[in-house]
Amino acid sequence: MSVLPRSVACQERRSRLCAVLSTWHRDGVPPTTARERARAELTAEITDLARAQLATVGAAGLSLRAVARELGMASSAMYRYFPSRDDLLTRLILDGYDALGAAAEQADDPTAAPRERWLAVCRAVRAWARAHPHEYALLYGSPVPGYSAPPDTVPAATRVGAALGRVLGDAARAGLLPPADGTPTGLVTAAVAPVLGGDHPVLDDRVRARALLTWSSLFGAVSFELFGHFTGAVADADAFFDDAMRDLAGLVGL
Amino acid sequence: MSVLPRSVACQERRSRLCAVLSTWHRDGVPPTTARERARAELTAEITDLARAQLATVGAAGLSLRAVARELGMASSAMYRYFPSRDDLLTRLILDGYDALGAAAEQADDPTAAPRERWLAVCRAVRAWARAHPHEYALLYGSPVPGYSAPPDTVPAATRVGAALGRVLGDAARAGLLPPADGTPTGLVTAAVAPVLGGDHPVLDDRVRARALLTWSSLFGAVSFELFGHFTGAVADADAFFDDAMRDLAGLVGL
DNA sequence: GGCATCCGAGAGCACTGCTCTTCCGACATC
DNA sequence: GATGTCGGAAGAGCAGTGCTCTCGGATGCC
Repeated sequence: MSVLPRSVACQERRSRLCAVLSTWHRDGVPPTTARERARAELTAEITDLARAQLATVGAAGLSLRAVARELGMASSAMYRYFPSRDDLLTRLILDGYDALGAAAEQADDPTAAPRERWLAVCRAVRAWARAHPHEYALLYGSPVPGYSAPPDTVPAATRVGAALGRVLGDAARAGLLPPADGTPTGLVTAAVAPVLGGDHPVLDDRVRARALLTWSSLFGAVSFELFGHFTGAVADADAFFDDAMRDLAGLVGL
Repeated sequence: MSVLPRSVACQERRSRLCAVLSTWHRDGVPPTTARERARAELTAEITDLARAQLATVGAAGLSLRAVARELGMASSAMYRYFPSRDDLLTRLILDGYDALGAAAEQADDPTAAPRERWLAVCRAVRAWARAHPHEYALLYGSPVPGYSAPPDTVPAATRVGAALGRVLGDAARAGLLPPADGTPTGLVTAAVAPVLGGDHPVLDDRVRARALLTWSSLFGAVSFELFGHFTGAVADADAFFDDAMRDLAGLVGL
């Protein structure tokens, strides 16, 4: 029952891809080869379908065979595009960080008051998390396989932190932050300075450490809400979150 | 190759259990029947082995068949004790909450100063998490299957929060907390009052909301450290954590 | 001793990730 | 234009999973 439709689907896919290939080839403007573009298209199709499946069954239930089935191709063919299931997940993680980071950045209005900007970014993170709970869990829940935090996710993962840092830095440069003694504490690395508001005498180690704390606290609060640790304790989730984020803003001096 | 040893192991298990049964029966003090106690013993053996496996391969890799194999029994026999793999995990979750809660409670010295008590509890949580990363991930990471937060885990899950709340309540009763206006905000439910320090005029809705925030922030910080979100940003993890927890203590007025 | 009960084994189903071999068809070369 | 190369897909297959069902035997209770 499953052999025939699969072959048919395969044929269709084949001819369609070939058509695409010829078209592109006839156009004569391939910055990359036609084959590569076809490959990229199928890769995108796979990730899109995988993301859809992720949204319904979660990371643990994401099945390479199921995507292949829904795509009308053999499961073995998937391995031409993703060496393993974990690589597919890594791709989804990267996309997730990017989407979340974009949401946070888009919510930031540089002309608004720092405290409002801070709150807006936090709200955007929470909203995105509630809209994509499984993706959020993939990003900030337990590391999935035998876990292997891929190092290339770091830049994408820091976008939210950078958005918060930008608010902090702008506030510092506007003279809206309380004075700091500036003595180095050695708690944070030098690498965080650029993403955490840049250089400014008011942004000393203490402030940066607190910024890191509030950053993790934001996700702590979102995770607790999403994973059900707040159920029965918080009455008005929206108001509680706003209140909490304002408290955190106060912690860094905003 | 696998049939013979399994049968042998089964025989051994059988006779050993029977011996236990007769012994208990001869003692004549079975509050529960002898069979039930044997059953309880095997159940404990299963959970112990499962916990050991969880510690090595993580929740995602925990395999009922592997536990059965290591125990020398057929995988199908496991289902006499746990209806499903998720039930086994639920059991481990419960045990994990209990262990973590016990660690937090044990670290609390009621005679010490509130700020020190607070810090001690937080440190205990972090230490337990670092010592049992996979169990911690099971508790505070992504809800595992299609997720199904079992409601009977709630009392066990609140033990850490209750420990922090006790510190807060004792400080309030000792007059060590700043005054509060006491106007209800409606952010938190009435159910949290008992576990968050009890009743005291100084413990108003605002303080309780902040207590919930710091509670989630504690786990946010621990999760970020454990799941690698702090790598490259925090230089001295121990000192950073202590500093962060003191900041959080300040947030609730300690 | 007989009976009911429980418990474990084994086979089997449907599913998973992943590998290997085979084969087809588009592309580039002669 | 025929030819060979090579990427890509299929299919079979392996080892493993959770879970169900049936069956036989040992056990505890009357």
